[in-house]
Amino acid sequence: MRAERDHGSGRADSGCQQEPRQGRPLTGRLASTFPAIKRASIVSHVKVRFAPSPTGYLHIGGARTALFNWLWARHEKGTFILRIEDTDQDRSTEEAIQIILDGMKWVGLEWDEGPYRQTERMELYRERAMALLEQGKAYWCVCAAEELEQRRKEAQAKGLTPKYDGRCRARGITKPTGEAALRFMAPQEGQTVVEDLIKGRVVFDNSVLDDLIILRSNGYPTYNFSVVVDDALMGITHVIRGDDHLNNTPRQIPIFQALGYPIPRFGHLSMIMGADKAKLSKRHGATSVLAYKDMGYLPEALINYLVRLGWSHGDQEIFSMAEMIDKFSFDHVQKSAAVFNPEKLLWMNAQYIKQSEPARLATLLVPFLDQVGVGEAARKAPAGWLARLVALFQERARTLVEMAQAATPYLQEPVEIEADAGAKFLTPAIVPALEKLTERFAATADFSHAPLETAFKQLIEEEGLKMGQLAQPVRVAVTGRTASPGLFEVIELLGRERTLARLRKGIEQAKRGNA
RNA sequence: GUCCCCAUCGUCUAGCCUGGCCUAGGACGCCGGCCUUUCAAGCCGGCAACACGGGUUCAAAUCCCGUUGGGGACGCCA
Repeated sequence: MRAERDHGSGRADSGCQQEPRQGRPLTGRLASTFPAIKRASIVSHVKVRFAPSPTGYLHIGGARTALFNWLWARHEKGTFILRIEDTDQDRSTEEAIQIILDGMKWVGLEWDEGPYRQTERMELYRERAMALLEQGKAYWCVCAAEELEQRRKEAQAKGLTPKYDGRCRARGITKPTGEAALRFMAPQEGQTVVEDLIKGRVVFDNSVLDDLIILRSNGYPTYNFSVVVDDALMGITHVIRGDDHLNNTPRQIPIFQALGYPIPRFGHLSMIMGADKAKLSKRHGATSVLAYKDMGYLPEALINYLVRLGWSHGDQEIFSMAEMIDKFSFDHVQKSAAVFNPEKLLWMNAQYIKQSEPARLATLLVPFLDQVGVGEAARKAPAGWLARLVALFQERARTLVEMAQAATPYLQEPVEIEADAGAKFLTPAIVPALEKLTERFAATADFSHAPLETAFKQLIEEEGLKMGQLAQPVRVAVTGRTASPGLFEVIELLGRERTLARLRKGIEQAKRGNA
């Protein structure tokens, strides 16, 4: 059974990081210009990349890979490159590219170079592939795709490792007549060692390596070849990517060597999993970065959540972007896979909503208010009013969606009184008290929090009522609901006219109500 | 099946490299309390973990080996 491939762009091969001293030493002129500096302590300019394939939206896993690359680049004052790996003609789409770029921008991961597209670099791959052919490091393979598939199945059935048997290796085909793919002649003896920045030393026997196809019969390069060429040509110093690529690393290293390119450092991030511990996918819920935008999450909250998924700095949970950049390093990156926990993300978002500037939230909130039908009213509100409204809900809403829902009654005219709430609190018995309160409020010169509260308290004392006995009916009349921010804050925000109108309407309903 | 990776509370993690300060700390969630005009927020408290088995050592969550469990990869996908 084939594993689900929907990590989407999360499968993108990208990133890298490491201790400065692990950087490749300078060579040649530069090095001899600074003979006093120990080679081992010289850091080459860090260059990393995020390399999604445009076959779907920007996945949560992909975003985290991009984030770690970005953090490393910023931490090292290096360069972060965005490269679109679109060599799969059948699955790559323009829309997906745009959606990925939008996702990257929303989340604030600005790239310094690119986006490069592999399909615009075809000549580069073909040239290198042909060079390998000429040097006898690659060979034409005329085995039909279906035939290979067939052999693979047979091997699987017999419990053998499916591997190309190398039958075209010795054929020495120089000018294939029909369809032919170019294969890389992989080393079969010895070992390939990866000194991974996250996993540590990983050793592979070269006997497990396949002669992989580097150029398809349609002329397009395959992933394992184009990454190597691009990483080398773009001067990538650290390849930071998902650990689903760890097995690809020993296949790519010999290609770097055959091409005569320096080998970058590698760092393999563990995967993000769903609650059932399987690779995070659609069935676990939303996995698209932009879906979180639509659900009312703040980008910095998502980023903060993601960075803590696999990275830590002591007990700290909340990090500003600047702090993350400052503290980030690979030696606190977890080796094991992490389960994505929507609950904690929600908490994180709540933290950021609480900390944010009301004015900014107000702007972000408008589209969500549109969705609940009060966007127009919000746009018509006096300048600054919406921000005041937002301020009342900052510690009550965990997402902008929740905030929009909670804020609805304050923008609605007339207010919709929830049936249960009205039936329970707007009863004939409370009418006299409500009427008196309305009169007093009408007579209050300064319609603001403190005087209103004073008037209110005076009244309940005179009437021998408890706070809640009158507060709840008032709350329902004014907000239509039994839960709201502080009553007097809400009333002050609504203002004299609207409050009194709502109170009067509430009284009407209370008179009709049967208790 | 083969190869590779991983293994501390339900979840994210600190501690592990440089054994003793760990009767294992923090966070989310959950439970209880305080505050309180409702709802939140906040504060206080509680429940809850070193996968198992050997070994090394005066001493192991920390080092070694094995077992088990989980994950990933085995494409003319990336």
